[in-house]
Amino acid sequence: MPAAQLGASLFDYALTPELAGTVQAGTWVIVPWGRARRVGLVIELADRSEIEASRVKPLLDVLRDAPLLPPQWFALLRFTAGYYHRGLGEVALPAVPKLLRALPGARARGSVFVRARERFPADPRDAGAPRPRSAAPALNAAQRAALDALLAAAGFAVHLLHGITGSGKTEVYLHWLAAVLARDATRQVLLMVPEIALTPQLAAQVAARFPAEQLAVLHSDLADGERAAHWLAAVEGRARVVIGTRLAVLAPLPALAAIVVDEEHDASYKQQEGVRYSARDLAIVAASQRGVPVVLGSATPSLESWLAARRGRYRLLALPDRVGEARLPRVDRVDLRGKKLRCDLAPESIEAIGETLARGEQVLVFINRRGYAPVLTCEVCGWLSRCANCSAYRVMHRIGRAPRPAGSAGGSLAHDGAARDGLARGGPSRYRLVCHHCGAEQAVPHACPDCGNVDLKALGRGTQRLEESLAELFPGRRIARLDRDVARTRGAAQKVIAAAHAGDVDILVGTQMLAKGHDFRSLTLVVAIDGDAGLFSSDFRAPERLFAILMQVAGRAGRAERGSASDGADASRMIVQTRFPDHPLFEYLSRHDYAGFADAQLAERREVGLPPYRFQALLRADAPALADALGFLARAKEAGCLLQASALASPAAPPTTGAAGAHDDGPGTAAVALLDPVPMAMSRLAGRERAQLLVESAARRPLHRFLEAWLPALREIPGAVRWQLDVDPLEI
DNA sequence: AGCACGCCGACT
DNA sequence: GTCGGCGTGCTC
Repeated sequence: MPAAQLGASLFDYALTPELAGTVQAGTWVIVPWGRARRVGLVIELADRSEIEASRVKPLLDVLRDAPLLPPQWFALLRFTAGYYHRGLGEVALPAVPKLLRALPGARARGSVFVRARERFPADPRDAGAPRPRSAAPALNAAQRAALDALLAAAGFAVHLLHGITGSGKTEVYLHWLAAVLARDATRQVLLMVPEIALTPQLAAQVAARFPAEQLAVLHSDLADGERAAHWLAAVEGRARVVIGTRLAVLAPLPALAAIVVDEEHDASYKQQEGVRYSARDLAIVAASQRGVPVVLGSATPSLESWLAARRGRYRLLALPDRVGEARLPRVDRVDLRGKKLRCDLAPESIEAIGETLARGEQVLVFINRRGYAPVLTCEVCGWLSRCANCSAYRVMHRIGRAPRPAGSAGGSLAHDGAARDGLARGGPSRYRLVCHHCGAEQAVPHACPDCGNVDLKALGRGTQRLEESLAELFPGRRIARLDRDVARTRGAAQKVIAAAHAGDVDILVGTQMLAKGHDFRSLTLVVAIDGDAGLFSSDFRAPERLFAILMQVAGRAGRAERGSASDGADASRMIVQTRFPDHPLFEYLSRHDYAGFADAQLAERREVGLPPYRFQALLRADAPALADALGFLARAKEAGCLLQASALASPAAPPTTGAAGAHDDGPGTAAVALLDPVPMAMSRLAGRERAQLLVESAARRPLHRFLEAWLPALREIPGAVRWQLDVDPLEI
């Protein structure tokens, strides 16, 4: 009697004599589902079922041309379901491409598996003939040492490759993976990146370096057919190199021998809906289960990984220098206090940009705000463009291309208050108000909805407006913008990047999309418009994120070997505009001292009892009314406290001294603390009110034992409240 | 996918 | 009071 998985949980089906012998764990089957039929995966064969025999329906058929899913995959799914406290099906289902879950004959004739196999490789010439190989660059001493350490590793080990920007981490990965692939012709490697945008260039590099290997790419933006083809090639071992974003960690790779998690600190590795898994953490679990090594690479490791390395659980490999002659940029803080700014730029910044351009070098202006202006306001009555659904402002966005700079003619769109001019000239349809949280859009109102004043003003500056301002300040210069709005058009981001590489761009304006992985050779100046963003946020991880993003964006400058001046002058420079130039974060930044910053942050975290010294889970609830969400959480807390009390009282579970030492606790709930329910920082989202309850513990095991006991109680709480549990939440 | 159930607003 | 729309949960 096999248990086949379909939805969130598991369902039992009867194995008929005709199908006996063709079914085992990992087999794909067709099962009855209500009145319909669906594709299921067999999790295990069992002798008996908990389900009343009359309700158990028979398996209908076996998908004979589907690949048998490897047992190691189920092991990872089981861990994931257990750790994040979700159903096995809920974890497994999204890991299988939709196309391959379609009933045979439902959409098209023929087998989806056969067609997927025919589609990979896309170019059949790739199948046999080796492509031209690009030579592997020689490694420097630090790279060599890191590689040697990796090559010496046998079995499971976690390596933290801490390499500053431009230190050649990718080369270390590629050399290592080449050795792993050469060692055993049947094995596979997995190379993970945080963003879809980073896959094409990495895939191109890998294809050039491993011309004989088939390469599968897995991310959520692939077309259905392509995704199925690449996934199947990976699952059947035809692709020995798999490159992908977080979802790739859940691909069933039968012969996995090594894993690389590049930019391991990146928050994108954490899934933010459904099963909220951390792909970085699961990569480590997968490596551990299979007894293979994993490399976490970053210039700014997460504090979780850094602490593990400090404690010796991870092996720290350092690349302290840039490759070749290139050096890190000098970091200058520009104090914004008391300065007269033009278009959010300090005089020093404008001067530096001008000088850099005059030398024929490129400038990157970094601002982590999309759109034209963060908010529209009425100066007469104080109206603000609030979102009707969320506790946030709707951001003014320009639709279409930037208007041509008006030059010296005046009345340019780029000056403060020019939004009004833009509205008058282009009509309201040229701008829209967009909520960045729920996606709601509206036309810019002709007049203030509250008082009728027609003179509405755009406050502040996003990437679009900054682009216009720079065009105004530096007439004749070629300016390109890169943010999510640009990247929405397929291929547009690559075009901007390519233009910058080709030297067809003088000033690049953009968000953090520009901060990762790109290597602009004649870029020698980076200006961070708002260095203080998140400096005093309520989120305890905000400084860590700010430091990482500034470090990364600084790393875009001065990568060219020829850019390094031999006379001792700094060849490249970063300007951070700030109102708190003496803040320690900027001290560490200016010294490029990640370790100093990380150790200081860790000391603070330890002092106040925050991750990575404590472990957290967050219960989030949302309902149309805040009181209902908070009410649910209050009952959840009661239920939790009750559990803890009964665990303490239970004679079967005598109190023991917890490892944390602070309290005597029952073994089921040792040292688990439930905080009070509170509305979330952005309490209203898409028309629902949200609140959260934080659960924390000094150790993982008691936390998870508590959650396991708590969840059934939560399911009993009545009311129309949606809720979800987030284990190891990143944003609280 | 298709159906039952329950909650809320509109109406005889 | 009842009817019915619709959002939500369930399918071994």
